[in-house]
Amino acid sequence: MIKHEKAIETLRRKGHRLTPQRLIVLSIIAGASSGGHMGVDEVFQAAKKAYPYMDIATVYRTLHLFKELGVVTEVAIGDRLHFELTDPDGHHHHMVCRACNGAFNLSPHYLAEFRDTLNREFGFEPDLEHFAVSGVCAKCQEADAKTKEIR
Amino acid sequence: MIKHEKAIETLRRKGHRLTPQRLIVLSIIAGASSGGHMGVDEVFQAAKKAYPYMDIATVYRTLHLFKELGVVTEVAIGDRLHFELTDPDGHHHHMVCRACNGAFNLSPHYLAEFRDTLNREFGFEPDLEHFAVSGVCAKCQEADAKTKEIR
DNA sequence: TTAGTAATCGCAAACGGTTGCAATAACATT
DNA sequence: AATGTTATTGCAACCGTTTGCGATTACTAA
Repeated sequence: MIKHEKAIETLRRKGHRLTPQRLIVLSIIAGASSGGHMGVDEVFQAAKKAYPYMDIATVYRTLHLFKELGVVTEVAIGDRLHFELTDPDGHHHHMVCRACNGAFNLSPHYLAEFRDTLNREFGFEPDLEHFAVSGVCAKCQEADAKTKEIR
Repeated sequence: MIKHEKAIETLRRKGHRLTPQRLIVLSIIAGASSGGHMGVDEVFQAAKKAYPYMDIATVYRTLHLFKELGVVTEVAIGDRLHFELTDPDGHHHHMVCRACNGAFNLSPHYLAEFRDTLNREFGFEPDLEHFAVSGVCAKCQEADAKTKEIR
């Protein structure tokens, strides 16, 4: 897959070693389906199939390294960490539903004004690159309303 | 202190028991200095002085109960949990500096528009009641700029 | 191709935080 | 004041995640 190659070159260019563990983790998150993001344990289980000695600590360290290099993006979903390949068409943010744990993409444009205001009013520079807003999505709001009708 | 009494009545009214452990934790966060918020371990250490059998699990359970009752407000500071007495003059949010861990209050007004947009565009209802924005405060941005000059 | 080196690994212990459970104690009733 | 009920506690085990450390291995250069 082409996606890998850029990431692999980034690793090599910054002087990191190309270990089998790293290549396995990379190929797993590159192949993630459904929304693209995976839980750490999901990645770990898949990695163990490819390489039975794989350790959970290695998975964490690898994902953190990838995050530092900008290869993957960390998303907190229901207070567990999830990771996805960084969107090459620019960052997006997430709205995470606390009822169904669904994650929905949010264009940076919706946060730009908020950042500008904090900058202007307080001189505060917010970390909004990998920002996730917790809340309840439209579908779960409906479902919840129905549950209340029944009672 | 007067602050306590309202909280104590809330406890009693909702049918919770007034245990020494709860009263101790309450008095500790009510007496918090410097910004008002305290880390869990800070609370625990102070509580052990007043009552040596105090258990960390009890501190967590007590703080969560207080949070549920609206007596205290939870703030995530540098990915540790902190708590403060709920502001009686209405909620405020926090800007937390990742460099100095300082927390600055932020009026809800700055988030109102953001909430409206998410509602209107996506039907998404964000949890912004106890919202903390991570970032770098004005002072630390200056300090950081100076550090780079020196090198 | 081999040897030297430092990054990376697997393992185990530790972290902050949560949970199950039997023992305790706060409150209501008498 | 004595009793019964049940919320709450302390303890220990557990969760997801991080860290220290000695053993291993990817890379570099000869």
